[in-house]
Amino acid sequence: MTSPRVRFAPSPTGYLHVGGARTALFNWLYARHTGGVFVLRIEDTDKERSTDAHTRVILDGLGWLGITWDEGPYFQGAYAGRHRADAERLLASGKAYRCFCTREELDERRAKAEAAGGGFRYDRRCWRLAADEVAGRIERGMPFTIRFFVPDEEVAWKDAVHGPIAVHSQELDDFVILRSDGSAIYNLAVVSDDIAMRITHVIRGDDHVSNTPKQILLYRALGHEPPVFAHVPMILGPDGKKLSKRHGATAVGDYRDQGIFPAAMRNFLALLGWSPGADREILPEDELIRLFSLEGIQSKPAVFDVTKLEWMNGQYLSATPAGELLEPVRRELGRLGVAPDTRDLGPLIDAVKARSRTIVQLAEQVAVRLDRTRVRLDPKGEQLARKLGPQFQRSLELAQRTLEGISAGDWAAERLLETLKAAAEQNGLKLGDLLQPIRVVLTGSTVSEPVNDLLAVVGREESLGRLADHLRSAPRPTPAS
RNA sequence: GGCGCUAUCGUCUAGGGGACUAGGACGGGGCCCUCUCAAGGCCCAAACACGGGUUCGAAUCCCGUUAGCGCUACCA
Repeated sequence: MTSPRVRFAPSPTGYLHVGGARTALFNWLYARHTGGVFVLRIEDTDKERSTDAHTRVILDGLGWLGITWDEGPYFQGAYAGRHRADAERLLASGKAYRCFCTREELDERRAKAEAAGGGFRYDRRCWRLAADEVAGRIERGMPFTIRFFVPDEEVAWKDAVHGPIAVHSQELDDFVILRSDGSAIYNLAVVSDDIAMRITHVIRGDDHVSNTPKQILLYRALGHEPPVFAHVPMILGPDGKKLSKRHGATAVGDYRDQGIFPAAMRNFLALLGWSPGADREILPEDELIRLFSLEGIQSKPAVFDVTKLEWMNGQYLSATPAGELLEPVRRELGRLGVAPDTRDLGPLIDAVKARSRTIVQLAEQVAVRLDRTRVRLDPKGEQLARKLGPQFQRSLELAQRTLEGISAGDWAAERLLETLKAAAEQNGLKLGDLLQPIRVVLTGSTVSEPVNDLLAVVGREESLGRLADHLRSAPRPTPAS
């Protein structure tokens, strides 16, 4: 048995949608699992809407996700000649015919049919035209499309995800395969290309199941056996409707910008509509490839749950050593306008990693620790200061005195905690009442790593500086008289 | 309207006639840990759309109903 050949065939009329990305991923996983070939084909036959910029974005998105193609990218526009030749071959063998009906006439008849409550079906009037009439019209230069003559039969296939599907060709009308300008319509172009590229498995979105009977008929008319079809379910928004722009971020680029790891995105997308059949969630690339199968694909649509994506990203983040995070964090810091000094970012990243779900969140926390101008007192912080009242300032003064007594050489997490604990005890303070104000002044927030780690990571000079700044600007508590 | 697809916790899913008191994960709630918040550990709430069959036995098979989605272009 020859190895499978699959393809991903996006049209460059928009960004790389998460739905498209998942379709690409399934194709890629199938190719890698079976040792087959993954072909990338850009379907740019809709010249009105296709742009090079979109093609770029799609290629970049796939690259970012680590989806590599073995052949291509092929551009469908380059095969217009073959498409037309196929259409003419069908015409010559009587399996297709010229249609002289204008778009306006068709629109009118369609509108009328719909107004009457029924669906419109082309009535084959041009098929019934006498040969000399056809010749005459061609002679006069009348524009025409080429329509496929749909034979009267049951069209059935065994879908790799849905099982047997059958449709009677009565439901199809004689669809156009070649426009009056000589360019191919989608269904012809796809079949022509998939035949030429020897595609064995067509893995694509569910929205194509109704095209499948037409395409099967075309395969046969062109003298080829249809490939295996696998229609993967749609991706829905939280409201159960097809995922679209109004649901927020739908382009894979959006998630890259939000600091999602490609590995996490890939893992998440793989599990959206596919299951390895076991209770596994975190699956690295090689496991995904090893476990992937068409049978594991779900037949019902799936809702895209951003929260779970973020959780998964957090899992990947936690598992990534700080060393590997250096580059992305530097990049984010640059974007935030924080000069990542020559300091080793490693300990900072480690201190903050568990509280972040994305690189962007992580970098923001690093930035606050690096640059005191980024410290913003949040509402919880204010609340705490109010609640503690004068004690807030007194705690800070105590902290300042205590910390000043620790030399730069002794400034390490363990020593800091011991000293602070002792100071709290001596002054009859709960540890939290001493530590929490420090946290708030250093970060502006009531949330951070343990305060001793925070102090260690921010450094002696900077920590003391922030405390001093605060005490200087804050009204001194009136001494009890 | 017609045709097609689909139907298990709020969400992603396991399940393919008895192993189901329906399992896991996200999210939610609680406890532990703890200077806060996370992370981590433990626990709890939460589903087989409905109605008929078939069968000794149905989440699993069949048929209807309902609902959702898709397609119904000289778009892809």
